[in-house]
Amino acid sequence: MRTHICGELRKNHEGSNVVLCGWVNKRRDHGKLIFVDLRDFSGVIQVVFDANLSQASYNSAKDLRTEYIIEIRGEVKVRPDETINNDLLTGEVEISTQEIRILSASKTPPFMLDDRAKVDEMTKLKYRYVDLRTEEMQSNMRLRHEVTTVTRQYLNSQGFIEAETPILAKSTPEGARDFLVPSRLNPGAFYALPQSPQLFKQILMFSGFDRIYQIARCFRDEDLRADRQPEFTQIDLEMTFVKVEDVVNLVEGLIYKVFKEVTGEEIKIPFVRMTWKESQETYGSDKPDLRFDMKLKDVTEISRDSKFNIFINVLNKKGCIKSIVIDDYNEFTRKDLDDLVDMAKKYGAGGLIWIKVEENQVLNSPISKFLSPGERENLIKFLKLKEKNLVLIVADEFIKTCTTLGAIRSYLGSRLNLIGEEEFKFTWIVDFPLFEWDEKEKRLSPTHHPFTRPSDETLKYLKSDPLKLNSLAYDIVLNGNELGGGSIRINNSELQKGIFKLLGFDTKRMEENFGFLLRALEYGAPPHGGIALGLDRLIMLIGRLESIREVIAFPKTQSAVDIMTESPSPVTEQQLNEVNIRLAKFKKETEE
RNA sequence: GGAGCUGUCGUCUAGCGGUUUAGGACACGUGCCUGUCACGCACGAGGUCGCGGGUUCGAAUCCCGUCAGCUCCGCCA
Repeated sequence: MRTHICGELRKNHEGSNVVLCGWVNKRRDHGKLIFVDLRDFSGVIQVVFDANLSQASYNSAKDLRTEYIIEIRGEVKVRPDETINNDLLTGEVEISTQEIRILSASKTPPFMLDDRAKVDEMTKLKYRYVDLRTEEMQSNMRLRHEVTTVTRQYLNSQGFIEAETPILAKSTPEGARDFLVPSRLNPGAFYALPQSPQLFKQILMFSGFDRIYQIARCFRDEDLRADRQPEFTQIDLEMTFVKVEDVVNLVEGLIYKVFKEVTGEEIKIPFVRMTWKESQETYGSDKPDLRFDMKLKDVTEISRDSKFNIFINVLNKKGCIKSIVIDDYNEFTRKDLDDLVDMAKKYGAGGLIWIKVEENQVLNSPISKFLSPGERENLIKFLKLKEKNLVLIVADEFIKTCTTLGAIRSYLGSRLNLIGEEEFKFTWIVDFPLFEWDEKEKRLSPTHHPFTRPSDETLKYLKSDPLKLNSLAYDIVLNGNELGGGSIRINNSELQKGIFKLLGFDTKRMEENFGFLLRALEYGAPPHGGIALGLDRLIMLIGRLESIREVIAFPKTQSAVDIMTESPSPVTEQQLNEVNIRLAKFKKETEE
């Protein structure tokens, strides 16, 4: 249909007769002369309709409106010097139009494409086809394509093959809530959409495919966040005969390549690496934002002799006391401090203590009267306190103290503008505990997943003290975001059974849920490991965007609704019958 | 399951108990305009202030409920 695309035309096309197709970005009517900015995926070019040149096309141009789709035939002309538009890549030329055809009319769009940033999220999602025309979304989608392209190129070059695995998969316990799909041919039975292709990847390793990857769509029926959608995409890969080091190196190579090719930036590799324990101790998080410092300082030891009840209780329970120091307490009103205390409670800690360092090293705090002179001196010396400093202290059990202060640290990071927005700070977190204690369910739960191999050094605690087991798992963290995680997997049936047992599976349930895996492990399973990277998050971070909705063509709202298609939606009685489902009366209906 | 923020012409917003007949900007419609590119000028149309209830002489404005969007906690092997 067309001979050129809008964005490509330059001075050297002068005199060419071209046919262009695109959207009317803007029409400027000057009476006998009409300018139209014609837009396609490649850019914008000015098209001129001159009544003296072609009365017919000029007349048609009168009817043009924003977002009409047209085809024009005309000649590329170099613009007179004084009318060159330097804001436009095609600004040195314009098309003198001889013929025009309206290919598709358009209603007035629900919002103007050039002020997308201000438009309400709901409006944009309802008219996503309009939103996707904006420069921002066009560029986000292109960015996404570039990242996946480089990923494929890189992994292909490293001996990987791309393999697909079922979307209609088996529901497995553990982990996120499954999306279920009823089976018509097997009444009463359900498939589950995969939370990740994890077990299929592993079994492909058992099958002798040395390295496989997949740009994998994953489904988890959990609540949404700015960086969490019910369906999302992972760069999911698995390799045989590897150690942690091998996977880490490979991923560093991949990330390096992606940044180099996509943004031109040379990311520093290898990435910083720290253990899970270290990360909790110093940043109060398993996904620390290393773009700013503000480390957590442990004051448990110097508080040993404290007379302060809360401290005494925590110390008796083998908890810990940690602090962060802020330069200037004048940044915080009394209300701000109260809010910080509330925040600490929200994150599960008993509370938060603040101490202001006033003139002559006088410590002003709600707990001043409980602090002995010795304690004060210790704090000042140990935390190297200076006048105007503000100390925040949390005392509770280890993990609560860490995560609470960690959350406050990351809040302060943005609140006090400590974050260098331009930076990309990667880190690996390693040596995760294999299990966590689930207080609600009163049982062990896997920190990573139940197929993760315990480290050789801690394997001896398997029977005696499973909470002491460390895993061969690793997370990759970028600017405080969990970008991905992986592990070396168990390749031994007995060990796998042992882990399931610790997780509370009896033989029967083990067989029902994971029989296929245990059997597969008995027919020769090589050592293997892999990782999954959150593709949407990676692209969001590269694009410096606030939400993964910005890098997904058709995302869902926080209540998991696609506003454009109005999905999910009810289905007919017949459809339900065919899959042997009868709806229970749900709350909303019964209340009416 | 919970907390917070938001909801006013198509869009972005002003108004936060009484000269409000709800104002503006952009968009939109009509007309004029031969060098604009955030075109300009003139005129015009467009809103049951998310929805329901209450308080009040009087509610966009205050209160309660509800719905929706967003952010967060829980949840996310």
